[in-house]
This record gives sequence, structure tokens and C-alpha cells, in this order.
Amino acid sequence: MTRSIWPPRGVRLVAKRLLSFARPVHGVNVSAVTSPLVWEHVQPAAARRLLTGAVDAFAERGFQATTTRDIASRAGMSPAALYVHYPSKERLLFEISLYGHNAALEILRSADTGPTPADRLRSLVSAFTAWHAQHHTIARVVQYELAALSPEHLAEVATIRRAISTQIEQVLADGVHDGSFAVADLPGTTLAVLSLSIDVARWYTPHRGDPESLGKLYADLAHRMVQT
Amino acid sequence: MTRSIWPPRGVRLVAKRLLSFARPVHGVNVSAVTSPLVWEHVQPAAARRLLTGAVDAFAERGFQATTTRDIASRAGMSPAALYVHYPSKERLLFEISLYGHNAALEILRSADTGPTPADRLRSLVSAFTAWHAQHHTIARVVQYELAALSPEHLAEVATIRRAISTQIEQVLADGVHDGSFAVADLPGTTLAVLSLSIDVARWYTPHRGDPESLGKLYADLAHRMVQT
DNA sequence: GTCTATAAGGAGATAGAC
DNA sequence: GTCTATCTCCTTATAGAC
Repeated sequence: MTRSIWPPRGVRLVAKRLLSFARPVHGVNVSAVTSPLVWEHVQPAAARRLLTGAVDAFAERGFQATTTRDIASRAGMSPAALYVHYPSKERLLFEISLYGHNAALEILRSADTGPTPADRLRSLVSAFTAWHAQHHTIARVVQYELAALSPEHLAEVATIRRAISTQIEQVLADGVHDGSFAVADLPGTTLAVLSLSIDVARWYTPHRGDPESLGKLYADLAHRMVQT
Repeated sequence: MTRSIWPPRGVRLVAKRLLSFARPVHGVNVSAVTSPLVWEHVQPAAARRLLTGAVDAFAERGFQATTTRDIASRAGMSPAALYVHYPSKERLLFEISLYGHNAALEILRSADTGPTPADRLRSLVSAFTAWHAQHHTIARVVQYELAALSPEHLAEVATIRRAISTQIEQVLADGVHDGSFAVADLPGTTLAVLSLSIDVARWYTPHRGDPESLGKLYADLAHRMVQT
């Protein structure tokens, strides 16, 4: 699967840091604002402003409800200027989704450490959950805007999703193998563990607590789900 | 909060049964078709066909991406005919969302039975999870289209959401009180238990297994999360 | 209650000046 | 690289015939 001809100027998406706010509704995050600091390496700055504006708008209203005028005005530009940096609104979504999926996978890969399957599971769930809280605007786009991707872009992202799923499944399988976990339904339990963290993107707002504490709580809950 | 002047002809939404199909993508349900059998008591039949068409379309593409032409054509009508039965596209969403929230709450209320908190929790999680699987098209609209509701309609639905949350929290509190549960963070664990079931709406397709088995698995996982 | 026709406005994307 | 202006198409919703 080629990345095609876009972006043309060596744009690189590298994670840094993200701050966010949100207006809470019971059990649901209906609004959010993202700081541009995560996207520091998207160049030039105008492309980065468009991208962060798009993340905020997509997270807050959804892809379809977001207009190119909305994205452009968040970046302080006219609608036409968007097309100098991105060939379409969908490409903007794809860049965000691809970066977000890769970031989530990287988080898991570097968290898969520890002497026992229990340690590894706790580390994985803690990191994956905290990422979904910390980066909940990006995570909302990643988890809930897949249907707006073109079939080709969806296929590319689905490959990364499979790798994410495999990362969790392997730890559970290892724990079953060495007798430290009791898992009646491996695929079902894998999905449940992933599910718990992913759903954080739906409801998280900063007033719900800090991402690290949430990660610890969820690591504990996930471990309890499988321990013998 | 009044139900206002709509619907004008004593339309009643009563749960019956629902069958569904979906095209699977890795970890995500991007397509779904709902049978009209759940909405049997929405009268007249034309209003019911519009409603079921709207459920399918909203679940598959989201509220904003769904056009009134799409809904009308699924019901075998011209776009204009929609407005004889519903005053706007948003009202159609509200009817679905209100019915869905009430149905989910009723499921919980009638499942809150058993001699011990553990029995009650297993029954609640099993029923709530199975409902989200069985009625995953409705559940998708219920859980993921809240932002498209008008502020007044959102407020009405938020009241029901609070009742749903309270239902779970009370059982956990009862288990902590009688010593059968160990819960470090009651609101956080309540949210996690709800979250596990709710996220089923995002990924469930019939090929993932039957709703009852999934309910049993999730009841077990939720119980493990809190037992001493 | 359903249709055809259409109003009124907004959408994504492009042209061409600067 | 950004702007203003605009193209073309599609949107929600209404008017009025049958």
C-alpha cells in the first residue's frame, strides 16, 4: 500500500504533547480543544494549524458536520488556502487517523515490558488507556471517524488496528500458557480489554481525573479480569 | 421537560424484537441493517418505515452524513413525504434516541434481581451487554449521535443516562457495603463497567457471536473486576 | 398522505489575481 | 501561499396539485 503522492513536502507527523479542554455532558464528551504541541513536526506551520483545527473540529462535531470553512477559519485562513496544503477534507482526516493509529501502536509496543505476563498486561493497559485520555481529541477521530475514510485509506488503517489487537492478544496468550491467566474466551477477552481503553475516548474530559491515575485503575481492572 | 406537540397521532414506541446484519471491518461495525420488528407499535406504517430507515442510515453513516433523501428512499417514499410524519431530521433522531435510552434503562431495571450484589451485577451486565449487541444499530445511534441532538432533546436524554449510570453504581455500592466487592474507585469502576457494555455497539456484528454468550462473558469479566 | 417541483442556502473544491 | 470570487452540486425543507 503506497502512501501516494501526498504530502509533497516531507511532512512528518511526530508525537510531542497535547493539552485539552472539554465541555462535559453526562457520560459524553461533546466538545474539545487541542493544543498544537503534538503536531510540532508537521511543516509548514500553516499545514499544522489546519491539522490541529481539523482534529478539534472532527472530535467536536464529527467529520461530516465539519466544513472546510470551519477548519480554515480555526487556522486563521480562507477556505481556499486549505487546498494548498491538503488535496481534500478526507486527506486531512486520513493524516490524523494514520498518525493517531501509529502513535497508539507505538505506545503499546514500547509499553510491552516486564518480567511476567501480568506486568506486561498492566503496563500495556495503563499506557493505552492513558493515551486515550491524554489525547482524547485525536483518539475520538481515530476511533469514531473510520467510516468517513476512503476504502483505500480505511484498509491502510485497518492493518494498524490488527497489529494493536495482536499486541494485547499475545500477552493474554502468554499468560494463559504460563498459567498466570485464566481466560475462557481469548478473542472475546482481548476485545474486552481493548474496548475498555478505547471507550475512554468517548467520555473522557480532564475533569474526570488525570490520565495516569485512570491508566492505573484500568490496568488493575484488566488484570483482575484475567487473573487466576 | 414537555414532549412538545410531536408526535401528533399518539405514536408509541414499544420494544419487540430486532434482527440485523452488518459488514465487518477490523474491530469496527461500519454498516448495519435493522429489521422493523422492534418498532411494531410506531403508527402509521409509513412513519415506522421512515424510522427504521433512519435507524439504519444513522447507524451506518452517522446523522450528519445521512440525507433526508436517503431516509425517504429506504422507506420507499419521496423526500417530501418525510415531513408529513416528522417535522425535521433531528426529530427523527430524537425519537430513536429517546426510545433507545428508555429501552436500555428498562432492560437494566428489570434485570436488577438476585439475592446478592454479585448476582445482581452479573444479571445487569449480562442484560445490558446483550441489549447493545442485539440492538447494535439502535445502540450506535443512542451512544454516538448525542452531539446531533438539539440542546433541549440532549438534556432530556441526559436524564435517562444518569439513571442508567445510577443503576450500576448502586449495585457496586451495595456489594462494597456487604463486603462482597472490593472497589477502590466507585465512580471510576461504575464508568468502566458501563463502558465495557456500551462499546459493544461500536464493534458488534452478528458474526462475532450471539448476544447472550457475549452477555455471559461480560458478566463474568465485570464480576471479576470487583470481587474480593 | 404522497407526489413533483422548487425555494433558499450551504457544501467541497477551483480560478486566477497578487 | 493566501486571497476574493465563484462554480457546481447537494442539502433541508416547503408549496401546492392530486
